[in-house]
Amino acid sequence: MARGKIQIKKIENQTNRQVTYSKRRNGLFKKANELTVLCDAKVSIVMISSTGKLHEFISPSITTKQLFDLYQQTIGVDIWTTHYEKMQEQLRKLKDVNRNLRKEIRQRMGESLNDLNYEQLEELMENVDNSLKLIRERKYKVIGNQIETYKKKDARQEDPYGGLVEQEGDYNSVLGFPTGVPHILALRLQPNNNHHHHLHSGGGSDITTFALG
Amino acid sequence: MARGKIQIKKIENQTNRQVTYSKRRNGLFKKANELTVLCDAKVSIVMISSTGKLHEFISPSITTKQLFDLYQQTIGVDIWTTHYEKMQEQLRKLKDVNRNLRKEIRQRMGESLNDLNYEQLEELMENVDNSLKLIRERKYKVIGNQIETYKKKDARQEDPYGGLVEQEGDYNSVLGFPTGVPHILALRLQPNNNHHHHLHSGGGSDITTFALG
DNA sequence: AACTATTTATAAGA
DNA sequence: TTCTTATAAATAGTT
Repeated sequence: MARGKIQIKKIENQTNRQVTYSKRRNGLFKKANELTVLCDAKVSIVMISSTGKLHEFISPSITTKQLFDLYQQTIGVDIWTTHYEKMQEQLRKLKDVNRNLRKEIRQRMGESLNDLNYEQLEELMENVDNSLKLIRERKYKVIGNQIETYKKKDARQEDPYGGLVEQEGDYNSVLGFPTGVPHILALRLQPNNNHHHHLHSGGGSDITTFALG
Repeated sequence: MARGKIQIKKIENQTNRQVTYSKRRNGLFKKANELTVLCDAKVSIVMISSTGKLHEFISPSITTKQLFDLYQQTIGVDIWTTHYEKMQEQLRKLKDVNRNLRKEIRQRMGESLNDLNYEQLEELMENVDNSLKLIRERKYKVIGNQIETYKKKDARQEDPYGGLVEQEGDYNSVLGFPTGVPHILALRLQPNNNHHHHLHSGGGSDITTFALG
């Protein structure tokens, strides 16, 4: 637009292209800002250069996320909200299920029995009684095996809880048991091995530059 | 920029503002398109006018969603991704807890005892035995009350399970017990009194909802 | 980064 | 709205 008209087609010279990108980007952002002020509008510009750098302009009165939300609200394009809400629903359901499971356990432990009528109590009792027999059987079998083992090698019984007890705190906090957390719960724990960490970026300008990973 | 310089400040005359918005929007989009072609860049512009109308420009080589995804990938870590991943972590934990609770129940029922050694089995046995006593006590108390009730009014015992059994199928699917689901499980269900029907996401999920009392 | 000859955008009027 | 046009602004090529 000066010193000669140009054709609107890709600038093949890499350096030239970079320079033009920089100049015109500034021009575009300036125009966007003027539009914002003059017309009381909200504008978001996101651009990615051919070298992969990301630049953005956003009107001072709004955040990019807010404008994205508005965008999908208006256009109806599903960007992330649906997925997000599905996850929330899933979380809610899992919490419900866990609550029921905890109640089940409490009742099997002889707590929270107020909701059960006589027949239900009788059935629960029979069930628990039967369970007790199964566990006793198993115990006898294990003690039998253990005796065999003692005969074979020098048996050591240092930590029968397999180091799992140390995570009891975590588990209980997740469970949110009010009081008297039964010791037995600690036995079921699986160790948590995978941890994730993420980068954080800062910034406060209306126009920002980020490099793409 | 013609027929007189203007101050960059909000145009108070509504009509004038609209006209300027329209003109400058076209100008901005034209510039954006030129930038796209000349510099091989990807550009997204989303604008909302003071009257609430939304307009967008997007480079031909990309969709708005794709560019938004790129944006959040690069910048939105703080805005969105962190929260999202926290939820995923939370979901994972809840599923773990869920699994542990189910195992707890199965062990209390005399199943899946292979992981327990003698001492653990003994502790479990004592615990279940103690629970059994508590349940028996409660049962006696309830039958006592029931007899009292019989004396007062004509007692009817139509459905001792309070209509709860019919939900067994749902509950079992939640628990995901492999075989021989004990009848007792159905007893823990509370009838769904509050008809706040939540949206249900499609089937196939390993999670099912039921309302708690 | 500056400069500047030109092109382009556009404010105001029709 | 759209067209016109005088003028402000943007910018391509150069330094």
